[in-house]
Order: sequence, then structure tokens, then C-alpha cells
Amino acid sequence: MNKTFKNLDRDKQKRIINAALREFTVMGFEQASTNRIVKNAEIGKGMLFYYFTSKKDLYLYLIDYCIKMIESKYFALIDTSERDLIERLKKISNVKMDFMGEHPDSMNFMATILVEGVDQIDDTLKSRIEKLQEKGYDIIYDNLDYSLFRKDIDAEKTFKLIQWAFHGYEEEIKYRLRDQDVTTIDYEPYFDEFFAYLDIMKTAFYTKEGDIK
Amino acid sequence: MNKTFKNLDRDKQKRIINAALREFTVMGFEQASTNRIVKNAEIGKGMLFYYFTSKKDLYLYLIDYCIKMIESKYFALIDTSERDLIERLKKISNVKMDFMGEHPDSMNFMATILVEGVDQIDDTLKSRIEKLQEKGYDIIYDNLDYSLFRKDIDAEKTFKLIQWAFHGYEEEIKYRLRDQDVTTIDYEPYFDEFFAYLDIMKTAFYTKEGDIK
DNA sequence: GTTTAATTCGACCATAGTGGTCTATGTGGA
DNA sequence: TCCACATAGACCACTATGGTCGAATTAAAC
Repeated sequence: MNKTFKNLDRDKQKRIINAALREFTVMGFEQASTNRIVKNAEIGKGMLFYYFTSKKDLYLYLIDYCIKMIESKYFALIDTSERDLIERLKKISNVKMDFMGEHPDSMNFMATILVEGVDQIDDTLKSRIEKLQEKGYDIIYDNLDYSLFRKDIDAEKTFKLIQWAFHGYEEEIKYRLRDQDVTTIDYEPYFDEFFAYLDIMKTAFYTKEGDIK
Repeated sequence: MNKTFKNLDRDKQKRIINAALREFTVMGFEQASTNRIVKNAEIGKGMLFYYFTSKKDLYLYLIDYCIKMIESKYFALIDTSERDLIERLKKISNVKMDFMGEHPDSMNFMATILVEGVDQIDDTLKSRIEKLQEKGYDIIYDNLDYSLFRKDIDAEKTFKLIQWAFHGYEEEIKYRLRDQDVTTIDYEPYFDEFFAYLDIMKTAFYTKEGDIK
């Protein structure tokens, strides 16, 4: 990546980054077209290869960009002091929603990278991505209070059930809002609906007040 | 589609169908290559366009083929006489596993059709697909016994939670077995693990024996 | 055994798109 | 008037595309 790119006005920079992120997300590395990227970014073809030495160089830059973005704007905002699993997942959902609102392309791009293993990546980058995944795991599981769960069911498995519910609801909302503009959506009513699910799970999975042992 | 295709030995027919299903599933309609299809099916290029008038003709044939397949080998085997949601989902999982073992390409292909709306489809085909989705919905929800659920939580929402758990576990298993040969997998231990999850949900969501009201 | 018909193949076609280069033309400061 | 940087897009060799076509092979009919 050429230093000129760093000195660009933020607008042009963002246009290029977002156009490229979207292209790679939708098409994958091989099928992604630099022609479409420059057209959507509204720059000349020559410029892309002035800023970046090759398609691959651009791709690797984007991965690095997204890793930094997720570390600073997503993971950094989640604290693990909340020891109630459901309450913590609730907070994570909030941060995630905010992040998705502001950087949807970065998140979607990284999602495709994580599910499809990509050949273009070298070992150091690969290990950075692994670290990122581990960190994502810790943020959910670290320092949880197992004693909240009823004693007659397995806590580990109940964890899973709760997580699947979070994921399921997320997907359900994505499906319901499938072709609406992300920036204009009011998520408030969905949070209320979601909290009802959380209450059910607390009623079903957590120790009732007054219960002993 | 040419009638000659119907008269082909089953082996060649299957080779062509499966090669095409896989190509369209992985690449989508536009990016799918007829060259790769004929190479993987081990037939000459000319033959594909002898059996089918065009790429689109092949594509539409495959959709029709899969709809019929799913209706006769999947939906037909599920009965809705079991009124306990969890037990019914258990049976559905069994049929689904069997089907996935024998016709994985058909199922994956239809899945991509259902999530990505495809332009190539005309109205009559579109409505057949909608019917299929409705049928899939009925198979889960028809004739269920709501009285099994505890009275202090919302039954509809609990349905959702249970479904999300089924889906979550399915995905988890797919992930764990991600690069193993589908035909050689022994699913038995996973069923045991899965039943443990179902027991938890019954304990948590269903009315306890002896409970009144 | 000869003629006719149904199958099979892959070289070939025009076309479109690829990643990347290069030249010509700004642009802004000294 | 320089000069260095920045910009655009025509252009390149190359690859892959969906689809065609004539020649070869096989099967059937007489």
C-alpha cells in the first residue's frame, strides 16, 4: 500500500475501502473485479494500482484494516465484568448493533473471511485472525457466574442453548429486515421483543429466587 | 429438456445432475460455468446443449427436479401425528439426516435458491417454491399440543427458542464435521449428545409432572 | 449389408471481462 | 518555468464464457 493513500481525504479513502470490501464480500477474492471496484469508488483504474501494487495487496490491506477496526471499535467496548451470561450477551448485542450500524461492510467482510478459509493469507496474518477469534470467544465466556443456573440441568449445555437463541433471533431480524436500508432502521421495538425471550430463558434456566441448593 | 436425457442410464444422468447442482450451488447462476459442469460430469460439451437447450433450461430443470425430490423423499416421510413439539422435531431431524445423506446436492441447491431470490424463475415456478416453504412450515407447526408447556412462559416464543436450538445444534455439527466425507460419518454419538439438549429443554420448558394448572 | 437415424464429441466462435500498464494530462508549490 | 506528485482511462495480452456445428460413432431398420 502506497503512503499516498493514507493522505487522501477521508471521503475518497472510505469510498475506495467500502467499495472494495463490498466487492470482496459478495464475490470472493478470485471473482472480485477491480474494474467494478474503481467504478463504484468513482476513481480511475490507474489510481487503484497506484495506491495498491496489486489486487492481493488491496485484499490484505483490507483484512488488516478490518482487524484493527474490530479490535478498537468493537472488542474494546465490551467489558467482562458482568457475570450474568444473559445480561452480558445483551450488552454485546448492543455494541454489535452499534458497530453494524457504522461499519457494516467491515463486519460482513470479516465474517466471510472467518467462514471461508482464504489461501491468500500468510501465517502472521492467519495467527492475527485466530487471536481475534479467541478474543471473541473470551468476551463471551470469561468470568461467568455459573451459580445462576438451576442445579438440575447442565450449565455448559444451557450456555449453548442461550447462545443459539441469541443467534437465532439475530438471524430472524436480519431476515425480517432483509431489504431495508440499514441506516434508517429503528431497532427499539426489536429490543423489547428480544427482552421477552430473555425473560423466558431466565425463568426457565435460572435458579428461582428462594430456591436453596 | 430433451427426452433423450430421460432415457439415459441412471449413472450418467446422476453425474450430470449432481455436477450441475454443485456448480450452481457454489457459483450461483451467472458465475456457474457449463464448461466445468461437462468436465465434472465427464461428458462432451455438445451433449449438455443437446439435452438442454440452454444454461437456463438446465437450471430450471434442476429446480423442478429438486422440488419433486424434496416432496417425495422428504416431506412425504414426515407425519404430523406426533403432537409433542420436541419429539416431532426429533423425528424431522432423523428424516432430514437420512435425506442429506442420500441427496446432499439437492438440499444444498434448494437452500441457496430459497435464501437468494433468483431472477431466472417464472411465476408458476415461484409459486411452487412458495408452496414448498409453506408445507415445510406446516410440517413443524401443524397440530401441536400447546398444553405441554409451562403456563408461566409464552408458548409461541418458547417454540422459537426450541427451533433455534435445533438449528444451532445442526450448524454446530456441520461446523465440527466440516471437512469429513458425508457418506462415512457415524451420527449416532451426536444424536446422544443432542438428546441431552432436548432433555434440558423439556426440563426447563415443559410442565412438570404433578403440576396442576 | 446397407441405409438411415439417433448420439456423442470437442474444436471453434464471437464476445466479454480480467489484472495490470502506460502515457498524457492536470495540479500546486517554489 | 520548472518539477514532482496525482489522476484518469485507453489499452494490452490473456482467459473464460455460452453456445454452435460438422464430423465421427453407434444403433436401428430395412
